[in-house]
Amino acid sequence: MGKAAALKVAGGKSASAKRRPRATPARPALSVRERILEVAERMFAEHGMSGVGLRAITTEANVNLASIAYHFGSKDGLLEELFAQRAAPIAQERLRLLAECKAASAKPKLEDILDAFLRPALTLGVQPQFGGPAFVKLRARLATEPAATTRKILSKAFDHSSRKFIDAIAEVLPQLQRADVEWRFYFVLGAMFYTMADSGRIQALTNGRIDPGDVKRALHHMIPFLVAGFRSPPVASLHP
Amino acid sequence: MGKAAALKVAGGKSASAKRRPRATPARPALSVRERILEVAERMFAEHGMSGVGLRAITTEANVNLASIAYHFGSKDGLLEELFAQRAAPIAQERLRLLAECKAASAKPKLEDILDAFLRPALTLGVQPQFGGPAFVKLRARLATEPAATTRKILSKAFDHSSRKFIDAIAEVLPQLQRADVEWRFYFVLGAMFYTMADSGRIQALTNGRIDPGDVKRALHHMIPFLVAGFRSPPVASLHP
DNA sequence: GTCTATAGAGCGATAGAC
DNA sequence: GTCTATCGCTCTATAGAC
Repeated sequence: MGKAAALKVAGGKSASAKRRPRATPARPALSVRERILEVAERMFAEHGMSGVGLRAITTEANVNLASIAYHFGSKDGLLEELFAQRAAPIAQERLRLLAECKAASAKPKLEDILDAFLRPALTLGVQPQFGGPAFVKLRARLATEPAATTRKILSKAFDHSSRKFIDAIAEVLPQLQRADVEWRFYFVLGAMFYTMADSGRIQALTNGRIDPGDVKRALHHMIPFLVAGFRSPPVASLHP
Repeated sequence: MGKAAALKVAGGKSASAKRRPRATPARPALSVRERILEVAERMFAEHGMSGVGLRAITTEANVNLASIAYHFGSKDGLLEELFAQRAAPIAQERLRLLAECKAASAKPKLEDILDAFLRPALTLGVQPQFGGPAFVKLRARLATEPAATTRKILSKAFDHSSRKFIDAIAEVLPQLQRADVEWRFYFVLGAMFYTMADSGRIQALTNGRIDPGDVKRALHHMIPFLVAGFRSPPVASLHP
């Protein structure tokens, strides 16, 4: 369990060992490492961390069972690596868009701030050809896990940027107390994660009319809803 | 390590072998069945369905491994039983409160409708002395699981009452198209489940100032937020 | 109804040949 | 770097004694 997490992080023979993608840029002949990451992402998302074994992953990825230990040290190491690779771009893009908001106006619009927060989370995983959308779902799954290890991974990946967003929202809504902003931000997270989880509940309730997997439409409805919530009058504080 | 942890703790020989509860009504000497349900609820909530084995449950409950098969048939049977027992009262209480709203006024207030929906989910599990709060968390965990079996269980337990609430909300917000109501109801579910999951994220982000486990305060903030979201202008429909 | 014992498979991790 | 083989353990489910 506690063993070394990273034995050898950057595989890659030498820098330029095979450079012949030709006319098929879609399948660049994934390395063992990449194949494992891609399959693990999809399977962790679908079945949860404890719902899928290393055997299932390696079989599906057509690699040897031992290669996970070799490349990632352990199952937890694999998850950490996966997160390290996927989460950073999301947090970065969020902060980049937030900076753009602030550059455009001294007092940015709340909808733009929320868009900057939500869009990268819901769309950034989707562009890679395969395995991408799975990360969205995986995050949502981990978001409801009480396990301390996953909490730490999430904290490390997203705390910094999320705090910046709370600050930014508090700045454009000076009439709200900090606690009000924080509670309301919490509801943003709830709507976001539930959309990301794509649990099938709302399809069941609406005979398939609502599809949270339709990201464009989801944001289109979500942002005005949340903005209105944020703009509602401050809630009188409840004495304990 | 592997040896039997519990050889014989709760015998229970014949039906009335020891009837002296005296001044401790809190522990009514649970049956094997009840002990299993109580422990399983807590452990499923904490570690997820696939994160906890029958051995862990039976050891913790001080019952024999085989007794789960005897009483519930299988692990899934145990989950179903657990849900059958806990979910029905929640759905019932929701509908009772909704009926109360409608009885009080021809056009009930939206906040009362949302309160009727949210309060039973967040509070009803809490009153039993032990194991109660765990069901709240368990529901939240299952809500993000893609497994077909858990989806079916959730559907069976909650679809009917949830549809009634969508109808009721649509009735008091006639300016909204059905799809708008449905999307917004979806965000209600998100905020609710995330609060129920008590994932620790918001504590991490706010240095512990916000505690979603404080149900009274959670509803106090959640309902005005959601009401404002629902009351925001209809969203222009997006053509596909 | 409660127990022991076990089947039969899968688990994560690792040693060591190549 | 990739493989086979395996260790030691856990998994769910069941057969059958009491």
